[in-house]
Amino acid sequence: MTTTGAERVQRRSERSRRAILDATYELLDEVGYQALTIEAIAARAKVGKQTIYRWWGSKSAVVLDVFLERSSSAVPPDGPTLDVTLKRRAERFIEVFHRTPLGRNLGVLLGEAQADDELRAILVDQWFGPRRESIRSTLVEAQERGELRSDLDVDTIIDAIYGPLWYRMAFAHAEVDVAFAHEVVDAVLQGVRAAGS
Amino acid sequence: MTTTGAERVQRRSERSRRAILDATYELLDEVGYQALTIEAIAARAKVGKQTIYRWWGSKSAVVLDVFLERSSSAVPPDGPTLDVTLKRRAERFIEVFHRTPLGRNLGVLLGEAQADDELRAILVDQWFGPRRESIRSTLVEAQERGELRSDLDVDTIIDAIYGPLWYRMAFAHAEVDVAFAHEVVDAVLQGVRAAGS
Amino acid sequence: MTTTGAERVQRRSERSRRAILDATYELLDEVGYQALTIEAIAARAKVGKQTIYRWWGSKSAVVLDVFLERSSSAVPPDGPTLDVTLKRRAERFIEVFHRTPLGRNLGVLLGEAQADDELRAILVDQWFGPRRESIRSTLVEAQERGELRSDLDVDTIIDAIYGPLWYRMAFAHAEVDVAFAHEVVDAVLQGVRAAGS
Amino acid sequence: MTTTGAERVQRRSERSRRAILDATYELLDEVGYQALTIEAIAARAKVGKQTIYRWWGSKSAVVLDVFLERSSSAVPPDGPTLDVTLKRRAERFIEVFHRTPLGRNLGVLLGEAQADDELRAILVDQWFGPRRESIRSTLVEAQERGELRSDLDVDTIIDAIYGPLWYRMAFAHAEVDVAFAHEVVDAVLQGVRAAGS
DNA sequence: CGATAAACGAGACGGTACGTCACGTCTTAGA
DNA sequence: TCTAAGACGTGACGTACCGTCTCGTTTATCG
Repeated sequence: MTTTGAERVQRRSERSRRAILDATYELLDEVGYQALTIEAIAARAKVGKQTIYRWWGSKSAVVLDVFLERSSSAVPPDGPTLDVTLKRRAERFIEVFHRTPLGRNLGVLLGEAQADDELRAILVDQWFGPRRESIRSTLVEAQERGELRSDLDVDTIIDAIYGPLWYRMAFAHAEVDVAFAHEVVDAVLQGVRAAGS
Repeated sequence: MTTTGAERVQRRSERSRRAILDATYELLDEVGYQALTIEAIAARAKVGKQTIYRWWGSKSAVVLDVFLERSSSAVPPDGPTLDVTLKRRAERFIEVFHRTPLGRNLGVLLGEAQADDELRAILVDQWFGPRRESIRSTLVEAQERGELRSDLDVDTIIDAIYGPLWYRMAFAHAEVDVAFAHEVVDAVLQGVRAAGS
Repeated sequence: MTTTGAERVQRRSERSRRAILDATYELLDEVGYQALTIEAIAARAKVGKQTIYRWWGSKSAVVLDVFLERSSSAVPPDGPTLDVTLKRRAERFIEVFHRTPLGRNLGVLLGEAQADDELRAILVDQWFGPRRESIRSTLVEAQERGELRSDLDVDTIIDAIYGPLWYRMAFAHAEVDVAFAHEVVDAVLQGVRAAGS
Repeated sequence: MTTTGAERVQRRSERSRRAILDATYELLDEVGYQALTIEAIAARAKVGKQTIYRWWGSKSAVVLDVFLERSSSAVPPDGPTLDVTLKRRAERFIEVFHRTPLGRNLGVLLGEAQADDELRAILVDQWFGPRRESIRSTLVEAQERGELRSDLDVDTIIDAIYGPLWYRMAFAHAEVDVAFAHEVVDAVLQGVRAAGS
């Protein structure tokens, strides 16, 4: 068997990668996305700046990696009925947004992404994508069970729930509560439930 | 003491104010919010940096002023029915977001505002506020005419329409189209229309 | 009388200029030309790097300014005879080269200047030039008094004295002594003295 | 212990040594001593940086090696008389200094050496030393033949010729010409020739 | 004829300094 | 008193090289 390719030697240092991501996470929590600097990350991680630029190239790229790595993709357990499941999901969403270091910076990051196509693509595909997928499959199952009208686009249902939540949080950071989430879920389900259910 | 009233010797220069806001608008269009600098605004406006700091104090404050000044608060004419009116409004919203210099930077600005309470307060109160108010009054009138169920919170209806639109635009900048807006409006109206109408 | 031109406001800060030149002088003494950095000068002088780059543009330019400012152009008093005068001058030259912070870095600076035409031009014109001129006038007077042969180029005489001194110092930094200087002066005078003197 | 001598398994690679010295020579010509970097040498020579550091340890050491290897120690043929011989030597010196890649960087290298004792020692001993020795023996022979005064230090004569040349070249890179060299040689010989010759 | 150990190319690494950019504050002369 | 101009101290940017290091991969004796 012949080895294909020249294969690089002295591969990327896992130690440095970890230190950088950890330092970024800490600083994100301490000072927030906007005040975060590559310089500070490098200093905290005891790493040369070049090492960061070698593998990421920008602040947003590092932060994105932290998001992808640290965000729990764990999902609250399904409830007895569809509405309970969806409410739990929505509650978790609000909770993460308000209480975790990453969540608190998610809005800023998405704002940044409005002017950076690459960033937005990754953020949407890798972060929001999988989370959305998980809810979609729940809804599709419900649809297949006949609980939801079969003529509706599942994606639209998701937007109908999370859109209002996100919108409110963006405008009134502190005030979005569980009650509103429940209200939204109920209203949406009201409209999409199959006739007989 | 003889002179009553203010004896300030030189008042704020209107010429400078205009030049600054105009330069900011142009640069916002040309380079976008993130790449915008006070330095560049001052240079373009042929104004001392101090003059900007004296009256505004930060990049976001100037930009906000431009938003408040330049954003047309004109509203599309009401249609024959409520759904047409709402659809026109939603279309206008999407149009502004995608096609105007200010709209294109609105997402970034709101992102910035996530970490700046003062900025968010002004943005929400002065910019989104009036626009929301206009829609609210339309809805309230409809409610009073008996077209909408009277037990519903009008604000929730607004969020139910604009939330999904905003959410989609944030994630898929280029793809949100008029059809989706119509779909959303229809779906929401479906759920909120009074029984007999 | 009308003022011509727009005349800059907020003129160059003398305080900063002084601090930079002083810091450079100290560091030149402490670490030498090669280890000197703009960063260190700025730090020592409590000055922004930009301020240095604004007015000088390179390490060598700052150092040159220090040379021009700090080098005493004082000349040892003339002796009773030409040879004593010239010997005193040569001794002073050696002394400066070996014992002063500037002198110790003069050789390196001239080396640097071999690859930088602008630097060499200034160094030669402003630093070596005046010193050479002073000796030249001494020699010209002697020539006019009939002490030196009138057919000789005075510049060549200067090179004949300082060339060997410099050459030796460049190669054997520590060993050039007063005796060698005397020897050189004597030998040169031997060859250039007018017949009858 | 049975094996006498070194049992190293792989000796220094001649291929690498050559590539490094050649690359250094080329770069010295192209960008000059100051802009030369180990990194660039390694890249041009297709060699690991470590290989350079293993055998030389610094930029100046490599360059020095190039000097020692590439500098022709060929000497112009002796002329019919001492003054012709010396003039030819001086001309060759000027020629090398102005026209060859190494010569053009010799001044900078000697400048560097003013602050680096080891470098200066090697440069003086290995490069200038042999060249000086060659001239010294010419002069000593002349002295033994009775052409030169026997009371003079031959080294001083050498300094008296090459000092002024070097001095002029350092200050006025482009202007030192053959005529000046002749003038200097003539003047020095004038003063050192034995009475009867 | 392997085995084996040093030298090798590649290039990642922690650093230092570079020269630039923009920040927000200041000083100055003129309107 | 406000303004245009722009110098100032500060701090982060992204890049270039430094000298050290860790990898497989030659390569050339020696057991």
